[in-house]
Amino acid sequence: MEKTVSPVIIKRLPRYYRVITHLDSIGQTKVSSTAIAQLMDFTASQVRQDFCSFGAYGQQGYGYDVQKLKAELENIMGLNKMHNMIIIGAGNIGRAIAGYKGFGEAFKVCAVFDIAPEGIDLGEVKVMNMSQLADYCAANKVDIAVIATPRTAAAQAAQQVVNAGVKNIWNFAPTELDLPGDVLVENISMSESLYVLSYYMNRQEG
Amino acid sequence: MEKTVSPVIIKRLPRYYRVITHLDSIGQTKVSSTAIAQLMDFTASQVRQDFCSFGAYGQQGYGYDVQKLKAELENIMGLNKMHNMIIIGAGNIGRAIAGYKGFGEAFKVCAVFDIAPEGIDLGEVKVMNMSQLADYCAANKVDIAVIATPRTAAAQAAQQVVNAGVKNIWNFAPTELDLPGDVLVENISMSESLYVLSYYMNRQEG
DNA sequence: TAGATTGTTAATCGATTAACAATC
DNA sequence: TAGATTGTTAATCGATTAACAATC
Repeated sequence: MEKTVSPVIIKRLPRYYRVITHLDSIGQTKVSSTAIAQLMDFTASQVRQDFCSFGAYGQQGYGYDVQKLKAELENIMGLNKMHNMIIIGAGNIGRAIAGYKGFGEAFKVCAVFDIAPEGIDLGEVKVMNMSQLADYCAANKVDIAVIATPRTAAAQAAQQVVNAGVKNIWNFAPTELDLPGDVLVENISMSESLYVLSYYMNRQEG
Repeated sequence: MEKTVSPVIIKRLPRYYRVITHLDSIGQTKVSSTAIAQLMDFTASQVRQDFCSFGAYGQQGYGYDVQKLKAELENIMGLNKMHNMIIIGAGNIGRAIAGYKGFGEAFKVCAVFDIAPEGIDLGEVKVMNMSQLADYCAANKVDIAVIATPRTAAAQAAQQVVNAGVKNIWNFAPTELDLPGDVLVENISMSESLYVLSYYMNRQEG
């Protein structure tokens, strides 16, 4: 029924959400597309187009109700549902994600897996051996697996996770994962981001 | 002299580089735009357009020389120059970046700063108090400052870093930094990436 | 009601793809 | 030379912006 929304719009949703959450936190109750646009360096047109592609939450002559818009964005992105996450790899990055507080209420790190979990203590979060992965996933609802292994181990880790029945992967390893079409993969590449910065630094000088 | 290249092309450069580096590592010496396109899910046309926007490194009738292309990409992104980095914030994320091995030879973490550095040992990398930041930057060449503080401390940290003369910022804090126009900022937002994944998960079910 | 601001269509702009002449 | 494949122009497609009627 719903038409597919372009990926470029989807990538903007978290930024809208951040702005709206901020407005809500300072007690603002209404906001216009023009005001949102100013805060985000967009045009007001684009803001209205974007919201319209999901079915328009504003009121002509008034603007957008901040709380309603916030709730709608949460609903669109599924931030009103709990997502159980497991992390594969208890190295620096795995630990950083396990300890990160900024994801909000909708995401919970339930367990971390490593090939050598002995002696690693992450406080509240249990650290288990990779050999226990399948059993754990069978016994617990796992919505998202985070790949936080070294590059060389990522493909195999992803395969194990998929075999264990997890359908959504958040990949921090700098490699393209080749997985079945029904598995969702979202990549986050630190190197790519750094290289983009490096490009612009270099451009300035040249 | 050089015309500005669109940001969407710049974002693709690190991915080209990854593919070319891989081809080089397996000993391949030439590659066609068609082959690159296949590896990256692009069209051959786009590959040629992208390279052409920097000034075309191929040879008609032959293709692209892998080593030459790799060298050109390194040159474009500045990966053949050493970049000294400092990290602000010695929490989980700061430590993860300090310990990350995947950036390549062109980037070196020289120091980490924190408001409470006592007792934090990051091996080779020195951890210093924020009060030493200005002096350190005056005495050492610092190319990039990484903001790895909590969200609430990010704006101030960025300001201090800019005051100390650093012109390039890699920001891991989930907040927009408002800085002078001559400061380059590259944001990397974990939450935004996670929320995009969450959106698509949610879409499937609905 | 009058003013404001959305929702949405139409116009513009930019990015991607197709095509093919140039040339190795 | 003949075949292959680029470099680059032209055509298409999609995303952004402008405009304005609808309406709160």
